[in-house]
Amino acid sequence: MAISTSAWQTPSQNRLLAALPAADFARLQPHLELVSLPLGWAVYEAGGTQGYVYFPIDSIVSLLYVMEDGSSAEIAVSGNEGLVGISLFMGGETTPSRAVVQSAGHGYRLSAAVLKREFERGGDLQHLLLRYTQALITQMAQTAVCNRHHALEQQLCRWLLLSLDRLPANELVMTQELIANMLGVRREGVTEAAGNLQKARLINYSRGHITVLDRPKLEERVCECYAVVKR
Amino acid sequence: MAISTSAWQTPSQNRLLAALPAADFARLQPHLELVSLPLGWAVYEAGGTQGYVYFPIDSIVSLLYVMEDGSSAEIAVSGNEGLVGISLFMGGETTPSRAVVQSAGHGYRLSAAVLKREFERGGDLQHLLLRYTQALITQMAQTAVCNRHHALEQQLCRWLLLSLDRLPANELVMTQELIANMLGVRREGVTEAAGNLQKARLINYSRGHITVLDRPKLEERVCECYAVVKR
DNA sequence: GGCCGGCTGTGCGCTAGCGCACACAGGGCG
DNA sequence: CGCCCTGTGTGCGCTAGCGCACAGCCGGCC
Repeated sequence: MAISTSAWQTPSQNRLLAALPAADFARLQPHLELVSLPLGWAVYEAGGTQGYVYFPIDSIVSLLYVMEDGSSAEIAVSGNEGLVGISLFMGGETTPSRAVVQSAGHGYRLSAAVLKREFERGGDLQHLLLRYTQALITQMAQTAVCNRHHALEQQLCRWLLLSLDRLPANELVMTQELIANMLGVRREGVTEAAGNLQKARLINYSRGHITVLDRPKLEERVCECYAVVKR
Repeated sequence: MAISTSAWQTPSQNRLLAALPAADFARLQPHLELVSLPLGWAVYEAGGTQGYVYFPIDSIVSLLYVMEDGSSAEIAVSGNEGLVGISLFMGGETTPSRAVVQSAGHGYRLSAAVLKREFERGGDLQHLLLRYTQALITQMAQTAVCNRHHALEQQLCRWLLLSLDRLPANELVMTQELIANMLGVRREGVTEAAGNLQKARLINYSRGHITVLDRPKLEERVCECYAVVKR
């Protein structure tokens, strides 16, 4: 999975890494490995142990919660603003959720041991990680309430916008089936909601490729949850 | 709000405090103040700053998320197994959620400054708090998925059991209206679900007082979410 | 003791979303 | 070129939960 570094991908494309003081970053850098994160790859499974944390740079990773009967729901998303694998420094050996690459791209990985060691030093790295965790918690809470109270179409808008924020382009590769999994709803429901958005010329949908045509209008339809998470 | 200490209430009734090594606890103890937590009191409001964290001993505190239109949902619960106010050491100055006393009782409070200072030392206190936070995250995720996929009656069972676990008795004081707020559903929905449980002789409901009659049967009806959170 | 206010039960009609089944379409691959 | 497989559109009937309205009912307070 590890690939050679190249000029156009640097750790500083991850905003969490970029926010580190130079000294902290310098200690980390020798251990950062650029890896490719292919679509659909499970960064980690529920209940499994993790050897690495991942700092996405141009990819998106979904934290999914899968139930016994197979039904699932996304509880949070990470992109280049954060990292995947918080449970490593939070102290639980395992996580109850699953992390799946939602949009292919790259990221830097760091071995669990190094991260733990640095985290234990306290200081800025620790503060940043904790602050990010706090943001993740907010996102989860918002998702929970959104699930409960908002219509599918609004949730779809939120989801599209959140994904878009983490990508350079205004196109994303994602089937309706998968979106349905993320949102924890029926695929047909997504078809219908997406159909409405398409009729209204807000998006264009074609066999797994979504292009956002009119982002401002999309933002009009979204629920408050989006703004809060974005904050 | 501060009241005098008495023989039958000690900090060790909070399991988080009890789990601290003697030395850590000794440093904290002079700053712990026993306070009474009256039903319905908002420990903190969304967006507000907190001067204290609270370690419940015989009370329950709900973390609620309230939306612009007033609709709300409980995202997690704390009892004597944890503390209220994690955002204090997580680094966000404010929290997006609201914390409300769901079952009256007592707790120990600790000033923000002291907690932060101790947290920064690293060590066992920090580890414990982070581990608890991780557990809270799990709880939130489970709640989110449960909201999405499970029937109201199952959620009610889960909620009752989670509350019961945190109380000494098998009775709780809580109107259906409030439960509806917590679960983010209609009050009538709760009336109906509770009515079913009452017909089946699992609980007894009377004007804000719920008595659990048959806990094993209740556990049969609950969804998997309960077991996972309890873990 | 009687009034009043908060809590609970019930009964509508309504809608979003579910589960299922199937029709269609595009595109890759033999 | 045609087949097949994956992704998308659509059309049912069904149910849980919503919103609203109103009827009892207990318990406290004047």
